[in-house]
Amino acid sequence: MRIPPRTPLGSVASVTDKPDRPDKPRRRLPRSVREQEILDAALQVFSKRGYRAAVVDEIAELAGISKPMVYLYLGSKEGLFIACVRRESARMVAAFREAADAGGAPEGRLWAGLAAFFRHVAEHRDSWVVLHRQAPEQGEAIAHELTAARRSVMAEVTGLISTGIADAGGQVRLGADDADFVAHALVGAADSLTDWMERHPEESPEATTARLMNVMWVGMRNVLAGEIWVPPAD
Amino acid sequence: MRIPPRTPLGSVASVTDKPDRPDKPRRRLPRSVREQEILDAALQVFSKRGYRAAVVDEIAELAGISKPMVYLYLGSKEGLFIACVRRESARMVAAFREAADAGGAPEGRLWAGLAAFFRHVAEHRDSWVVLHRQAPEQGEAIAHELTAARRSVMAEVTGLISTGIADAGGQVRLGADDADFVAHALVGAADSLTDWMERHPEESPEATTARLMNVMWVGMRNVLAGEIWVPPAD
Amino acid sequence: MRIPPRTPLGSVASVTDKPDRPDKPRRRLPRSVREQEILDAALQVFSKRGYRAAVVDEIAELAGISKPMVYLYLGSKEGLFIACVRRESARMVAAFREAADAGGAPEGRLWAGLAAFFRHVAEHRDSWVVLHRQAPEQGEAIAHELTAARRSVMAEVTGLISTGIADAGGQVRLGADDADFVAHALVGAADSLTDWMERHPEESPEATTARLMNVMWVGMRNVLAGEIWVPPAD
Amino acid sequence: MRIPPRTPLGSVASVTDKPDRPDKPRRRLPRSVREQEILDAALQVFSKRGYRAAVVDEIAELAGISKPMVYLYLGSKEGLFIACVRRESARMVAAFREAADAGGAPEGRLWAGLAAFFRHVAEHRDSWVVLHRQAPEQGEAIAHELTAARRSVMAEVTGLISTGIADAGGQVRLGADDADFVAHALVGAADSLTDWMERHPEESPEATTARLMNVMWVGMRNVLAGEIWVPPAD
DNA sequence: AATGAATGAGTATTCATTCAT
DNA sequence: AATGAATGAATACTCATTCAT
Repeated sequence: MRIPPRTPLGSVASVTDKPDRPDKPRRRLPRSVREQEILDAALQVFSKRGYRAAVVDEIAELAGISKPMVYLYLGSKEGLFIACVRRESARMVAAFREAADAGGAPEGRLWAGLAAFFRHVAEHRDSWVVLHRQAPEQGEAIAHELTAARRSVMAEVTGLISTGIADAGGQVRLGADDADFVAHALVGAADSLTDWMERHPEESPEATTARLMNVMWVGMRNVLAGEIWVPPAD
Repeated sequence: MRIPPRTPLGSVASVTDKPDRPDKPRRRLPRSVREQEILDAALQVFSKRGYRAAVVDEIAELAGISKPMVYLYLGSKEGLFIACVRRESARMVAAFREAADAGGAPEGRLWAGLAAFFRHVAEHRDSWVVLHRQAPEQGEAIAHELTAARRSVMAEVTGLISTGIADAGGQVRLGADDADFVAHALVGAADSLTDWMERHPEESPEATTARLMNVMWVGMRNVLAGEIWVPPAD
Repeated sequence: MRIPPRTPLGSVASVTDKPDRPDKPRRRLPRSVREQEILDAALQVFSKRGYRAAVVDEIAELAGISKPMVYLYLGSKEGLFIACVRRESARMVAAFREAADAGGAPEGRLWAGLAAFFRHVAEHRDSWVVLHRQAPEQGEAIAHELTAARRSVMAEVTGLISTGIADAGGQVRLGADDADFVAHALVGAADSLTDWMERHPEESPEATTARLMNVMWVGMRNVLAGEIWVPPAD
Repeated sequence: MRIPPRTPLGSVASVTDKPDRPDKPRRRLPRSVREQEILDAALQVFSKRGYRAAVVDEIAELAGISKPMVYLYLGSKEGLFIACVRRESARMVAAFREAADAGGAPEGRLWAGLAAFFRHVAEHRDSWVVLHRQAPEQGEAIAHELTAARRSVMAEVTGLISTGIADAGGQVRLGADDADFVAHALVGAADSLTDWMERHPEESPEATTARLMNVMWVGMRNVLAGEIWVPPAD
């Protein structure tokens, strides 16, 4: 009579005490809405863990539904990821292009596009992480999709650079290849600077853009103007 | 253009060192050698698949040993990855610093360092991929190690930028914060350009470096000289 | 004389409940039921092999399900073992206490409790073996759980001994410490006698209890009455 | 130059830093001595972890030798365990018998034997744990060996009880079966009391023995004298 | 007599995916 | 439309045991 029984006398209750059937009634939502909710959840999880480490259970739970629903709607983990990538890629390009199109002159377009990029990433970090921070080779289809997504961002930038270069004129002739090079440099710099921004929340996306323009665009302009840097004679 | 695994001495394996030894009698190596071979194999696999998707069996097989040896020597998959990261990080920093130290004037140091970087990445793509293309949050220890490795590369670059800026003088004063910003931009650009280089094998690391210097360093120099870019009035 | 697994209701499975259902279509049971079946299987395997040597596959197979179900419901081998220990401990204490409470006078309570113990062990040998025949130090959590389980049995016995002693009165005063000592002796004796019983199936649990009472309780009574044994002068 | 290099410039040392060959020179010992040292180590480890959870590496390390030596001398983990059991069993029986033989009259022999038992267990807890606290069924040979060891202890006790009973005479006739029963009770009680002793270090082995004699032997004596306890009429 | 190097055969645990309702 | 129940197929990690020196 010293130690109280762990379970009522004589009964032997389930040790884990999970009910057979939880009483939380599920919402009925139209397919299109559900699908977006699932993608929202997936985005978070894929962004946090990466494709491989992401677990479908977690996505389903975060979306507030059961796992079979995820499979019913998106087919497979891979399908889920690809859908995610497509949506986020489209969003990103849309944001970029929209801003650029409102930017006026070529230089203004580049500025507006980059600013939009930094704004978008600041607001949708997950999006950027899912698109650009995945480990390589997670399967044919995924690699293909990621390549496409990244290429589409790169294409936007390359386009702006090209027109910017053409507009700036200058003595030096730069070709498509150079634009591609600069676009790579610019996108890479921007990618890396998203990390910098995280540690400098006081810096607005516009301020960051201005800094970057000063470093890279001023260089471009002067190179076009003939100020070519050559390595020191060894 | 796969790079053969490096020997423990850090040099690229000589061409005479063909892996055509008969299948089994390669056993019985001293610990220090085996260990490096395992790290060589791990580097390849982690680089190809990413941490999560990498399978220890594959690493063991590639190293030509059985799985238990991997665990005996490196403790765990995580330990293996961390050891990999440490070794590659040290190699990368060493290559970078060694080159910079031989570079003479500040501007020359920056040039030499960057050139060394591109050379190193061209020769050791796996190394760079393992250090900079992992999905986020694969566990506390790994995240910590990767952060440290990346920081150490960034620190090298920041150092060169700082002295470069100080040396260039000019009307505009730039602080430590600016050097950090530029370092981020530079490292990001360089990262992205490793992809560009893969598609432009005709371009030597030095040529790539020159291009990058023209885009970014010329910009820096002119900004220091007072040519500040400001966003167009909205 | 293997005992068939018990149903979740705690009673011994009725004889009509033959396991001759066809092999596979037994699936789709509610969680609470499956859980108990898993514990039934685990009890058998842990009892037969001990914690370490028990293999989860075997438990799953015996329970007629796949391994992931075991992990889904009980979390881990350790969790499985602990759940087992808790259930069996509760059952054992319940059996003991129920019987004692029906035993009338203190001496009768002790008798009834011990008889219930031997009855319970005879019917549920696995239960006793899992609780009392595990190798030491199989991990913090397990050691803790086993200690708790064993303590709870010991506490029951100590309680009965104490009231029995108090009731018997006598010239010699015995304290709580003495009750504890006797309880240890009694439980140990009973434990050991479960082996004896296995080799003497003709002896009913009640007969065994009577024998034990004669050896131990008669001694107690006479000690209380002043018949103290002292070691021979050396 | 901000972050000190993790390894000397340019070198890429082993990450685990375990030397290929430790410089601790091993002692040369004659086989018989080595064997005992190994058994000492094995005893500790088996006692601490149980047969299954014990790891041969740990035993070898504790014995200060390499694993192959263990196998060279004892053949296998099972052989090691069995050798352990045999040695400890023999020691225990020897201690018991020696003491009993010096005990004089039958009652004195029982007393002396039990006292020796408690003394032995107090001093050699590992021994007792290895012999009596192993999980069941760790393989045919082991089960057989443990049974033999336990039987040999039991036999000693049964012998003393028998002569004690015969000596005490009395009205009631007790047979070999009764002695066996009492021996089981006594050994079980003693086993359990080894735990009690651990928590009562102030109690000497002799004092513990006296307590036990009072509980059990006084009972025996009175039963022999005709004071038979019968269960209360239900 | 003694050991560092090496492995075959497990074993716990996880996870994407499907089924029955 | 939605879910609880269920699993095949990995995958990290361990350990008793042996080989070559």
